[in-house]
Amino acid sequence: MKATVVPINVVQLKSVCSSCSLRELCLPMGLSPKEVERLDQLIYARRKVKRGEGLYRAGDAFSAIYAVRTGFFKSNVILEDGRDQVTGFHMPGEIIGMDGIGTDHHSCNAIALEDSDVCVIPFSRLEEISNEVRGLQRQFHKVMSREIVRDQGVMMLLGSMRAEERLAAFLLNLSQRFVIRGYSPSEFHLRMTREEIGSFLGLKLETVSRLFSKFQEESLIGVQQKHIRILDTAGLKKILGQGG
Amino acid sequence: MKATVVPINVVQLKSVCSSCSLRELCLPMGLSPKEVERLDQLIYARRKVKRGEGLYRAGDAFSAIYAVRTGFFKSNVILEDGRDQVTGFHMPGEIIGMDGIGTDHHSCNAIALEDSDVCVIPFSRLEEISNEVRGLQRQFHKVMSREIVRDQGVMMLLGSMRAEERLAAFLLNLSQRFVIRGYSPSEFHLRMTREEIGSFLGLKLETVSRLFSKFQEESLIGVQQKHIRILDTAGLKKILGQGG
DNA sequence: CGGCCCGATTGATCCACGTCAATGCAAAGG
DNA sequence: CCTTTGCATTGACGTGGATCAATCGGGCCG
Repeated sequence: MKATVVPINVVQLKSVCSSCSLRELCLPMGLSPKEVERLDQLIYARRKVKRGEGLYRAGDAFSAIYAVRTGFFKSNVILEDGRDQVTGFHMPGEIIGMDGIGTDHHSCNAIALEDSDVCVIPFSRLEEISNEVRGLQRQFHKVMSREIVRDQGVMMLLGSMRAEERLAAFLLNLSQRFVIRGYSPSEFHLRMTREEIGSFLGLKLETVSRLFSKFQEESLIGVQQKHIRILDTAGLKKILGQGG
Repeated sequence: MKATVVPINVVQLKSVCSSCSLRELCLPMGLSPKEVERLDQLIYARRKVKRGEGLYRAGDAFSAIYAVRTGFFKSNVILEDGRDQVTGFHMPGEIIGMDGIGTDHHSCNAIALEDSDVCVIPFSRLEEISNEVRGLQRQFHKVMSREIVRDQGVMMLLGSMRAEERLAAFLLNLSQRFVIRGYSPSEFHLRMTREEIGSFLGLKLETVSRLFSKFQEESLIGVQQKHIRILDTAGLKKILGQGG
């Protein structure tokens, strides 16, 4: 037990949950230091995914869920006739892949929108360890439940909001998620295309583009390609709740 | 330990999972008889909900999930401005209330569309027992995951299908769920109004009504108020995948 | 540095669905 | 029995967002 620390160990140390900068957003959220140590035993594999590649695809056998460490993902479902629905965008600290638990096969694709890096969480080991670590069990259930609630929000958006409201809600949601991660809430880079935003929001890419221009004219935001500045949060919030 | 069985006990016996006719659709799905016996210890309370009443409301403290025994529920979310989005319809054997786990408060309303009856599943006891009964833990995770996958399907529907396709998908989905429960797949009674169908599908009630009439003219279905007969399943399936 | 290519923008037109409004119809209750 | 009440149906008309099409612009590679 000598305190010999070679560089490679430092790297390994930095990659466990207990020393991960995302631990308060991710699966370990709210766990005691002891509990997080148990998680460290579970999560040892990383996986890099290059921009445009899939972390998993619909139909793949399910074996693990994933925590996004760095990068950005979209998930989507593709129908036989080629129609493609983006069902979510995922940033560091978020857990993806839970769609596979029910049938042992993934039901959607998870595709990296930039070079990314995930922690692989082998699912059967997660179930084992969560039997011993009550906090972990509870936390995992919360993560799944929040995904269900998020989906309800998207249904609300798609089912009863006008195009303007959808985009405003989308921007405010991104902004909020960025600020939690320590990035600017008012200035960020969109990783997805107009078409992907449109697919997620149930709109065509031209409509998305026109709305960005409109919001810019109204000085609600500044847009330059994928670079967004939010100039008037209150104004965007006011758009929500106008219409239906 | 005398084998004295008084009527009241018979009633109690019939209401545990191990003798419930829904056990192969519900939480006990796939569990061994021994495992189901453990579930029996967990689920003892029933609750009746009259038509129009809420089982729970958005904001209510979360303490249990529920298995629908008899009747029919909708769940919905209501925005401050009064807009109301129906997020699902629930029939016997389905589990509801999982939206509350993440925040300890329910995020949507669950409202009975006819006089109904649910099994109350105290959530912290479910977590305890699922530590001992591995099959139960796994099954509960599957139930949550399937809810996530169902929600993805609704997003697909709302985000990229035309009105006709949405209604066809809705009818086919109901039909499928009825047949699993031993009812006719081709003839059933809608428990919800045109407005509720419209809210779920992201359409106005007039559009729903017109589409019912159109499908009837095309001999795909027979409609008489809330009574539906499906005359041409293949025809309805063909409507799916036309459009976008 | 110059050309290419993919995505974004913008305009003109169309149409699916929403809106507004009248009428129908069945179940409930006096 | 007739009235009431709450859906459901149907029609006429309006519009938000889709579609089709042209142009623009930035990043990348030779």
